[in-house]
Amino acid sequence: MKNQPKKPVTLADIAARADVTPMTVSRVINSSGYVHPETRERVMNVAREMNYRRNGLARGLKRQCTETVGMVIGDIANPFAAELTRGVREVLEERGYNLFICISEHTAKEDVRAFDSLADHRVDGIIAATRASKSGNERLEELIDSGIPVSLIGREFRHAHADLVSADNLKGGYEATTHLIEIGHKRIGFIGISLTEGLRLRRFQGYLEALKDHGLPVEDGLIAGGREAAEQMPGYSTEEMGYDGMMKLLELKNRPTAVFARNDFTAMGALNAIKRAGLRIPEDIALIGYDDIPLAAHTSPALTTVRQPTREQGRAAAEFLLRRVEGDREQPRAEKSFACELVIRESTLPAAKALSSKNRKRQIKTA
Amino acid sequence: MKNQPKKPVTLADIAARADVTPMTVSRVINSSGYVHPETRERVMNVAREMNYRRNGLARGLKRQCTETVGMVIGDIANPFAAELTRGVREVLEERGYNLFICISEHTAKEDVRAFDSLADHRVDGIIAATRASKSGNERLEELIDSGIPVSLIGREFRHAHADLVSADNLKGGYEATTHLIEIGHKRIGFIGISLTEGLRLRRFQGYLEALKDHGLPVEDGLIAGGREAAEQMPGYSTEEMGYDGMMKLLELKNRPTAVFARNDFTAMGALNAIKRAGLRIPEDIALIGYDDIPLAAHTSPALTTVRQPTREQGRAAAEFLLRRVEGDREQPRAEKSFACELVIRESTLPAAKALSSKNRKRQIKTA
DNA sequence: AGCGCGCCTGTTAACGTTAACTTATTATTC
DNA sequence: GAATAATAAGTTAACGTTAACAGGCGCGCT
Repeated sequence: MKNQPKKPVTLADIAARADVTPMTVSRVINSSGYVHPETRERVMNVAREMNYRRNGLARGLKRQCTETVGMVIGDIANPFAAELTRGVREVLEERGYNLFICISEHTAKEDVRAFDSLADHRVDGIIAATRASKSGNERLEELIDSGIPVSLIGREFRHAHADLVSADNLKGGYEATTHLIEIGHKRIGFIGISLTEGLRLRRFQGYLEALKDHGLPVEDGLIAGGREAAEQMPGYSTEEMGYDGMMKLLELKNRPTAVFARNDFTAMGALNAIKRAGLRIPEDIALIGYDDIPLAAHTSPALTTVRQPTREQGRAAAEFLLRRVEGDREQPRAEKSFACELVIRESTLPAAKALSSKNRKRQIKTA
Repeated sequence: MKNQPKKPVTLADIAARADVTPMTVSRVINSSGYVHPETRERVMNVAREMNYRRNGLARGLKRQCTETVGMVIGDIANPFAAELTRGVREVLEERGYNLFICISEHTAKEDVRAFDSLADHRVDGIIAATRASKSGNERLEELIDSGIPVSLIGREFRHAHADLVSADNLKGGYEATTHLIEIGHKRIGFIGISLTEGLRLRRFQGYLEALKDHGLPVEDGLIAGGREAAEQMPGYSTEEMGYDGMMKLLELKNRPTAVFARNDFTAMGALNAIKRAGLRIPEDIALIGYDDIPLAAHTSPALTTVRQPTREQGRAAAEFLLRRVEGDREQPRAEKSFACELVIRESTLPAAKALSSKNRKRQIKTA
């Protein structure tokens, strides 16, 4: 009826109007303890009329838990992060937790800031899916030490009391590269990384190992894209990295016959660079991506890639976290590594057309 | 030195160790009021040693503000939402606010839940960038009435005290369609929408109006994709919608010569369907998308599309919000509509190749 | 009659922080 | 040398909620 523009309605306000104590109102709102049906009805009506919203701050302060989990991701536009988030949300929702997401834009500074703001708000736990950084890791360690449950996804950081979920990207990179080698390629480029940075990227390590194991040399010239700055620069998209990187490789007098792209977006950029140069895929250059984003099955040619069970990783991280939140916070670290799966499509094997429809099937697994 | 596994450190704990009152510690932590440099030093050291983290709940409760803004988006994987978020973050960061993001997965239920959990946590304001829904709008209205500042981005909902930012997608859709008409097309399909749902989508209305204004008939058969369910179904990607929708159009005995896709992802799916059918773009079928995602400049052929100043919309929404947060919460609604820009590339005009590099320039405008 | 127990409600005291106020101790000014 | 101002702390009382405890009432059971 009236509008209450100024101060938010409190339990006490309702209590006064309904002629009970705030405690009784609290019981009604939370459906806890005994309340006479008639009283409940009356209180509920008043609460509705006054447009009551409970104060989560006060509630959290008193109850020492917020039923909220924080998640930090590097890039909001990344389908991989999106899929992780879906997995996380699935689990959290089942168990009645809310999710707050913070974005780091792939910078260490924002990484720390995100951890801080989540910790300040006393979320019940934090899921960190950002790339490791020195300052980020330090802050993470402080938080874990101070008792906040933390679950890590694919982050190169270990702590006795932080659970860890990851995909075996070393193996994924190894298999992708091996696939290219097995179909006859000897000069295989890698796009989307700088050599120095690369040492932290498992899938790139897999690439190096596969080359080594098959007696192929690593040529620095075949590794393109990913100038350091790009990592910090939100404007410089990974597609562009792929496009520019591929262009560089195409200019070589002895260009590669196959290219492994850091991820599907990079591959997408590379794919377009190759086509624009009038070359055929996979006849002139074979191409393989990583992540199996939805678009990968729909490019032309359809993109060979490596699928990691992304949603499952999100689910696992959330489950680890909640186990810790609701159980012993000091329990030893749990670790789970998911196997990757090579998804062969047309960009490496023209004959694979038959397979591509199979690879388009949806994956609705509930672990 | 010691690890404090159980209870978090409080101001009182520090105060005891540093032999001062909690108030003094508070002053040190917040750098407010007078504190003797020596005392400050001592307190700081103790705080550091004890790994103190302030309790944002208690702080927010007392100060009646959290310096945090909540944002609700429908889909985390959407580059459009990502870019909006960047704009929002830019502004918030400058002004010292944190951002918590909630995902609705395009469902009304989660939309409401997100609003609730943000409101419960007493964020200082909410930015809603999700599609309107009945229940969502109702909740939003309650929140606004109860005094929470709200900024809307492209949401079909109006309230006297909620600011509104949008792009003129009606005009964008109109111009895109007009462009196709002007280059000679008469049978123009629209992909990614159902007729019923379409009436809410401004760019689709623009399409209809343009046809009407140029004396062309609207053929239901040329409107494909977007079965109702797809909207609710996170698994069904918009790329697939584009692919499937295009396939349907290609099966027509009298197929369209040009297609307007609901967004660039849908266009991407359509593009691949067309190629797979062995047809040429734009010679056999011209294609136009919407949003100008980074990938659009890198497909082959490069995609003609409509750019909306996305980051600017995010910035504007954040600025409106903070104005309200820090000023008069009851001030009348501010509205800002951004013009869209047709970006002509190869998918509608092969001769446009020369333009495409121009269109690849980055847009770093600071409103 | 008396006991115990389930129901319903109230009281008290935090949770951790800080705004507002008070007290005490030094400079600074005329 | 007294008045004024600046500095450095402490005290009190919330912010809105709820855990824990304490009644009081009525009912069934022995």
